[in-house]
Amino acid sequence: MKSFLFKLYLREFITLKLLKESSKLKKENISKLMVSFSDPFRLEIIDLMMDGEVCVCDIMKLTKLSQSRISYHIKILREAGLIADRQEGRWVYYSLNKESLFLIKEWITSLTDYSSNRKRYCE
Amino acid sequence: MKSFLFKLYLREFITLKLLKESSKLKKENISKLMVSFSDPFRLEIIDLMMDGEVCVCDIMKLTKLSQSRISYHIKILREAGLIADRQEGRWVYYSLNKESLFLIKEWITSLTDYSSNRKRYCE
DNA sequence: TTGATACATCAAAATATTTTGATGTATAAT
DNA sequence: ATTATACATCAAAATATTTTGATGTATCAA
Repeated sequence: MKSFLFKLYLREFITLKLLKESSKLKKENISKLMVSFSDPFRLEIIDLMMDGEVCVCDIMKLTKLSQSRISYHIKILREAGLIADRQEGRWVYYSLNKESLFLIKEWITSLTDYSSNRKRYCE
Repeated sequence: MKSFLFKLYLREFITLKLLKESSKLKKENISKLMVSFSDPFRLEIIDLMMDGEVCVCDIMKLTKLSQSRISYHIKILREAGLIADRQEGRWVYYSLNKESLFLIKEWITSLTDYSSNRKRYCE
């Protein structure tokens, strides 16, 4: 039987596929990505990943969060498609998925670029 | 006595001032901005604002959300510094604050631009 | 093959967010 | 003055997220 992490890998693959579908972010995906950014501890974890891959044990040392708490947040990030994982022996290395970062950036850009300043007058 | 909306205006002014402080987003502000993006109904409201200003009554017509529910979400958006308001008679017109959108974009860009691909090897 | 490590997952508890319905305040029209 | 409209705010209820502690699974080393 395959590694229990294989299922995770598969799930992530599917998430990413959906994310890229028609090369546009869907509202549900945007929401998920934004949710993953919305917790201060997840932002800390994301910060750590900016220096490259980290494993849960790295995050434990660097943040003093409990292991299961980290796993929980990692799961949110993973299911949003924001991070990738790579297993090596007993360790799982997590890193930022630049492609989804790029998609978010595109979405925010569309907000800034296309939003109108048109004024509205009721009555 | 000043309009009860004056207090709101003042609060928003202060929020924005903090946001721009040292022209860098602080983690707490990022988190607030991201929280404001993390709800599907707020995304809908943001979507409406892309066409220009809207009042709560516009949002009511266009989304079928209740008035107090909209006010609640507006408050989240306002306190994150994501939207600006302008009162005119009985109406309050809300619009996207492009400056904070720009700051978020910068932050995301820093994530994509500066995150390293360095691999980590435990043991 | 046993024990230790790295991590996921689960269920219950703790906590936070969201919704609802009621009430309050300012503005404007009659 | 009175009434209607636009919106904010509040407290309670509903719902969702997060944390904790325990347990499970895979991998590796002795």
